[in-house]
Amino acid sequence: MNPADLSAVLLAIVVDAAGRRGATPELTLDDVPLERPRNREHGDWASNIAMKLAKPLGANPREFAEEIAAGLREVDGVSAVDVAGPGFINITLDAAAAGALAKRIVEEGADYGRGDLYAGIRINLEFVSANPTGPIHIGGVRWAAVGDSLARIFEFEGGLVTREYYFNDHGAQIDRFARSLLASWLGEPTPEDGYGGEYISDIASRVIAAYPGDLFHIPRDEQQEVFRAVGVELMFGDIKASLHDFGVDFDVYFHENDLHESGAVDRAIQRLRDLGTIYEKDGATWFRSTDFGDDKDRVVIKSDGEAGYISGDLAYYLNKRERGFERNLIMLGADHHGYVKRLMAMTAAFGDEPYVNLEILIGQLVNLLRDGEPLRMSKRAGTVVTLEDLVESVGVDAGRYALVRSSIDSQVDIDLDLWSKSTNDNPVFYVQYAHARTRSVARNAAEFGVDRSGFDASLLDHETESVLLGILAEFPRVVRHAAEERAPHRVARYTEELAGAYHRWYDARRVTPLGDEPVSDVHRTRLWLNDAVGQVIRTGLGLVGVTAPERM
RNA sequence: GCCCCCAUAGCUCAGGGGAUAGAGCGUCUGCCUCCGGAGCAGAAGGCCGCAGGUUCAAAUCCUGCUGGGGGCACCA
Repeated sequence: MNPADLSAVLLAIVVDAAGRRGATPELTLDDVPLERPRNREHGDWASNIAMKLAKPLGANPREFAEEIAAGLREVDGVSAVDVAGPGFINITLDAAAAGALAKRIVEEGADYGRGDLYAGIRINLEFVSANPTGPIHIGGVRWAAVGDSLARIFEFEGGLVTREYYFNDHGAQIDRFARSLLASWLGEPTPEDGYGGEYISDIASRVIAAYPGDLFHIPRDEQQEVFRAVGVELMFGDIKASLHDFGVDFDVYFHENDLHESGAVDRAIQRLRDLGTIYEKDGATWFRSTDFGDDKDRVVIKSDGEAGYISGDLAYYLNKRERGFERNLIMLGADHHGYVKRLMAMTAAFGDEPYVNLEILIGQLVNLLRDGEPLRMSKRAGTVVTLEDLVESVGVDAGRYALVRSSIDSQVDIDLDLWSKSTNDNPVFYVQYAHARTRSVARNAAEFGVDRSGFDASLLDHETESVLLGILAEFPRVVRHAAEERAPHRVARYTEELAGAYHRWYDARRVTPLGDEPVSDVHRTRLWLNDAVGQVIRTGLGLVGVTAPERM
């Protein structure tokens, strides 16, 4: 008896009870959610459906609840049903009915919790997409952790996910990067609007080493072109490598330059022109995005003949749609929230559905603190905290977990000193320790001759066991919800809750016999539960990109 | 002026309209002769920013206000 089964039964009983009152409410499973009561005295599962329906049915909520409760009491596996407060229906399951889950989880293994929310749907997740003008800084790192986790969650829900990185290798910023490299090589000061920092001189010397020709005796603009081409390539390599070390690999690295060179940008603008949303003004070409809810119209071709910034986005979106992605998510920092309206206007102009075919996730910025003081970062000054710095000071697991356990809607403060000296502050260790403990218990059980040859769910009758089983039962819903809400932090928080319940169970119940007590089904059954918890922690941590160690 | 996000324990943050609002860290008190004490049990600590509204029921939804962060180019 899992919550889904119970929901289905409840739905039938409610419809039946309403029918006796002459009503035929149109209800689906989503209308009769079961919740796990905070207070254990309120049973394993609770429903508020009687209170919800009381008014439309003109019924007394408590009486209606009693009627539903009477039906539930007849259900196999339900041991008690109470009506409480204004009309809550509190359901308690037989230990056996609840405990069967432990066996099921172990048998399903890594597939337990898998869903079909996005079965067969092609989803493009674009994230990080930092310019190849320097190392990835902390803002991009948040998206590396969250975006990759979201990809894993979508895949777990059946989605056909492509992780995509958009390289802005076109335009003025790249020119600045090239000029900065050249200046560094020539021993000149960092150009106006250029990039500073040690990595510039580092890249510059690597360009020299990599370039086979004679760099000294060519004109300055050709020198700059060499630094541009080779430098960007080196920067790409560094970025990919550090992301890989962080456990994040992209399926597609898309180069903005390709859109311009292939004529895709011109075609996208022509498409808008055909749709009648283009006009000329002040020597420039404009997209009438205000027709689709934008705050102001956008320039697609500047008066100097160059493509406007949005033009690349137009072409890129069409390209993704042509590649068959029904859902396209772009993850941006809060400093880009102003893009949302114009991109949605674009989506609508192309005849697609905004917020469905295209979705923009805005993540609030990460503040770095040192000694409790905000740290100002500047690429120019070279005071950037990079992905490598993060990994070096706290490691991949702690870094990813810290970035993924908070909602993207809240800006997070990360104190570097705190991170580098006392990583125990990171709850990831609490969860990982719980997992290591399940493995340790399993190893120990094997040594004592406890195996999974027997299983009697009714023996899982301790308070901590019913709590643990309730939490395990919720895992599929947690994952689904995390996917729907694009909120990987819910999975992280869930693993913390599960780890806590496991530690408490561990404290109350033993898997291996004490002293010369013989091995019995009690021990074997508990081993199933122990292994089920280990599995779900492993799966959950996997979804947020964190390892589940055998030992710590 | 307009737009987006936030405001919950000392700190960092969870809380899908429900019952006595939670976790980690920090503080205090207990618990290791047997499966890992990176743990467990307990204590202290909250006008859930303020004011209205909707609802049987609001930390949660709506409006206004205050405070904090970030945006509002023919820059990318």
